[in-house]
Amino acid sequence: MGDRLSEKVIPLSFYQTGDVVALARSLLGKSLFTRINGELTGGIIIETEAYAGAADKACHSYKNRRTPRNEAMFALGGIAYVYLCYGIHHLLNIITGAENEPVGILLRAIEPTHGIETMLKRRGHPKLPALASGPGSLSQALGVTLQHNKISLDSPTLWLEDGPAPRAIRAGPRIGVAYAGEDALLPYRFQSVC
DNA sequence: TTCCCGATTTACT
DNA sequence: GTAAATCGGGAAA
Repeated sequence: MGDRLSEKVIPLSFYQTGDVVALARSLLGKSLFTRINGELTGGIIIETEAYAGAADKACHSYKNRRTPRNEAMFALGGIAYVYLCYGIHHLLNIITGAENEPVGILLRAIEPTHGIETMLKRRGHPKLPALASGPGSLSQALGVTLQHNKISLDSPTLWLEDGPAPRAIRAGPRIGVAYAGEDALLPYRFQSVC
């Protein structure tokens, strides 16, 4: 069947107002889907990190630095920002905020719910707990690559659907941003608590 | 053009 | 716990 439940797709307006840290929190419990080559995959978002733009030393757009890579960050909220990290991993971000407000949310982990066989295949059949936990493996499981950079978040290929907020949320410092000095300590990482 | 290094993962010692 | 994989971006020259 058409597994996409259109009435639950999050409208682009959701991403375009409010502050990025609050939005990163509120993405927990919502679902992320891709349909690539007819294969539906998706799961519930359980870990996010906010990247707060010009004032955030950990952010690619710190000091409004604008380059071909991070161009997507400067667009109006509601598109994906995908980039290559360590030459190996594709990292998927949700761009939020107004045009020229370069903020976004790194999706770090989902709890797989749809297309698990496809995700296992893409990942080379890892042990289940590692199927889509970690931003690199999440993108690999969902089939997200650089070609999805700037794609709309309500497209037939990649979209989010509403879902219930988690029972509890844990906040803490972001991962892998030690270079950001004091900004590395900001509690911009959010995880659903089991 | 050169050089350094990264919003990571995985496989080892 | 440590290190290799792997390559484009960004700063410096």
